[in-house]
Amino acid sequence: MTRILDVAERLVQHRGFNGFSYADVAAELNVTKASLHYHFAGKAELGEALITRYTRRFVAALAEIQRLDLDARAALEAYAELYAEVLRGRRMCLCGMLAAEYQTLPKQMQDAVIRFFDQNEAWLESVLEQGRSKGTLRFSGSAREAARLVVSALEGAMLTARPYGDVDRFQAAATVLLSSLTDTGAVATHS
Amino acid sequence: MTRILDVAERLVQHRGFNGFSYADVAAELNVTKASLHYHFAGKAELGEALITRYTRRFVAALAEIQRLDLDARAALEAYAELYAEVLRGRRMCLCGMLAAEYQTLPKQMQDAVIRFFDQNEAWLESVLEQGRSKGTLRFSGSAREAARLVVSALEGAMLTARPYGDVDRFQAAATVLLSSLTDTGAVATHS
DNA sequence: GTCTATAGGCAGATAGAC
DNA sequence: GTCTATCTGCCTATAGAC
Repeated sequence: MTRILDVAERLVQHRGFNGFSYADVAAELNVTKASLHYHFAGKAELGEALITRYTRRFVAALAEIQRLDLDARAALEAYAELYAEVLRGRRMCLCGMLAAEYQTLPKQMQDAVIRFFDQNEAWLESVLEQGRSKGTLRFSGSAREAARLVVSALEGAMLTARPYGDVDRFQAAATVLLSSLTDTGAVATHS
Repeated sequence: MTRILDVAERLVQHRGFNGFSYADVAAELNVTKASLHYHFAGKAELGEALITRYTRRFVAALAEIQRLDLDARAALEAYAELYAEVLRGRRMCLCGMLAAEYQTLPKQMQDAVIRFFDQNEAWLESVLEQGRSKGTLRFSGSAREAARLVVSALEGAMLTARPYGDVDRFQAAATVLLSSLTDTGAVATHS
């Protein structure tokens, strides 16, 4: 059960939901396709289970960052590091991948993808709002809009780094992003 | 020929390269699959032609922006508007979509995707470098790294806006991004 | 729980007539 | 250039034995 999810998760993050099959999973586990159907009635159920588990783990990681009570800048760095770890495993974010394929997904998977992004956004909004009120962060617009930029930039940085097989591309984009939200601009402004 | 590319392009931007078939294109054009094979030997050739045409058009749009001789901020706004137009057509950037599916693409398509991003990056690097030297833009790191952030953020903003079917989500992220590259910070810093 | 066997459908692709 | 006809292979899924 867990091994099925592990293999399927890796395949989806690597090749996309429309780019893998029950046969791929079965071959890796040395079982037959039929036995997979015992655990997950269809591909839609398997896909939904993948998103649910992935989201649960991700939210737990966010709670752990919160527990450390870091300042906003460090919390955002830790958040970006979650993405970097995925990318180091040569994987795309599961829900970033599924966002690309969104229009072809069964309804229950679509809804689960939305929930993933909603929870990311809510967590980031809180971090950003606190950072701004304490003066450690600076951005225009609402914290919610800034949160959407952070998710967008990190998901996009993973997306565009993968063709190059270059984690440094991700790191560079993440660093410039965090600097742009952190720098006060006081030094450079009047030069 | 052009109509084949038009239909296939829309399908790929909507459903992904692994989410459409010759049968889909044929049905829309009221022809048979066999006649499509006359124009494009296989799916790989069709896909490569799609990327080539898309990149040519995109590069032409970049040249047009350059021709207008805008300041860096306005040039970046025009650049973001290219993405917004695609999104308004309920489409993902062709090459952003293909970046997600990159690992499953035939070699010639992979190479063409890389070329698209390389050209985007080079153009942005030039705009950003000029903007910084003239004092209208502000960012940390190299212009190349900042260019990668801009591509990442806009591609990611398209990616994450599509599940919500909400162009405003893209616009908000783009606005915060451009502000973060533009604001001098002088006003907010000392308050 | 896992197997064999099989169904029914769609994929990409080709041969050859018109 | 477009057609009909067909091929081979893979897909998701199910029935029923063990």
